[in-house]
Amino acid sequence: MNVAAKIKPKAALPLSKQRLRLWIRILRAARAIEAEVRDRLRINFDVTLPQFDVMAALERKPDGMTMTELSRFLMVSNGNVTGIIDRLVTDKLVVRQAPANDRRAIIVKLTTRGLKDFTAMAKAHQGWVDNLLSEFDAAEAETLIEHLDGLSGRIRNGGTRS
Amino acid sequence: MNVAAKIKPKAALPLSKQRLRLWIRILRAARAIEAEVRDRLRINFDVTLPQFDVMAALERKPDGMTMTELSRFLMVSNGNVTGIIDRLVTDKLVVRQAPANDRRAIIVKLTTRGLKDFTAMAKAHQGWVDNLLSEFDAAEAETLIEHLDGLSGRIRNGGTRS
DNA sequence: TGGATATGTTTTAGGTTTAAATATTCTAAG
DNA sequence: CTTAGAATATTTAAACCTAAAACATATCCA
Repeated sequence: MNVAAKIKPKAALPLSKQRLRLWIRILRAARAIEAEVRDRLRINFDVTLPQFDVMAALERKPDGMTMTELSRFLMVSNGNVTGIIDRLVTDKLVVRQAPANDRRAIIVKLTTRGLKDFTAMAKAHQGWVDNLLSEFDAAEAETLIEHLDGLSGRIRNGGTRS
Repeated sequence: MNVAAKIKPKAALPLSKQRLRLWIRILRAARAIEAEVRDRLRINFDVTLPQFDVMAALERKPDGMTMTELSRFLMVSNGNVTGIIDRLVTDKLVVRQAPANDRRAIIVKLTTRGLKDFTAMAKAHQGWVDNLLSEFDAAEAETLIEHLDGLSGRIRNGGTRS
């Protein structure tokens, strides 16, 4: 065993502890950014973050999405989506529509007003994130993205189940 | 304008869009891991993630913490901590104690049973995270940690407020 | 002493999951 | 073709988490 390896305390950290540290950092960063974005959405647009997420999903699909599609895309439970949509419908930002072929399903779409409001929100949102992550340049962002890419998909699907 | 610049689509992405992509990846990774950990805590130990977080904070402070200290450390609202502690007290995992000097404050401590249970949870938890992040080796973890380190602190404090 | 500050709880509104209930569609045996 | 059972889509209910604001005490300090 060589001496240099003993000198560096970081190298001495077990890998499992190092991964735990990494997880703590990811979690804290995500929560901090999320809290900041949530505050600004509430103050500037009187919308919650989950409501914004739903509108962002719908904006990409002019033909609308079913409740289950929304639930899967946003990685939240189906029962959860119901309540969020209820409130967005009350605010007239989205509408529920019955599809022609399947009477079990419900199609949710942005209203004209919903699309208009979301466009303004999305523009501001991108500016906020750009500002909050201003310390990352293009290369760093790309590296980080590559590291994180696919991680979420791997975990809840074929991921290594202990 | 040179032709090569037009050919690479990634290089053509505005930095602000790249940062938005990065944020989406961080958020999705955090949510996926968090959901997985939450499931396993519930199934194996019948504890919620916030309850686990509180116990983890208390385990580091044998003399206990006040409600406000807990609230600040965990970055959640003070009114929130009340409910979590209420349920942990019901389960006899923590106790509320009145400090001698300040009659406003309340000291919260792990019970003997709380410490014993948490020790088992923490061991399993570290194994889960180690497994979920198994694709990261020590060097990658260190690089990622350095990138994320301090980010959360900078955001909610002196961070660039738009 | 009296106003400002600090600590904790309660209330209100919304978000979240799981489990169960309801309704519809699909499938395959008869 | 019919129909029973499985699978799918959504909602509802219960329990918990969350932030913000209002509130009640208690402490500090000028």
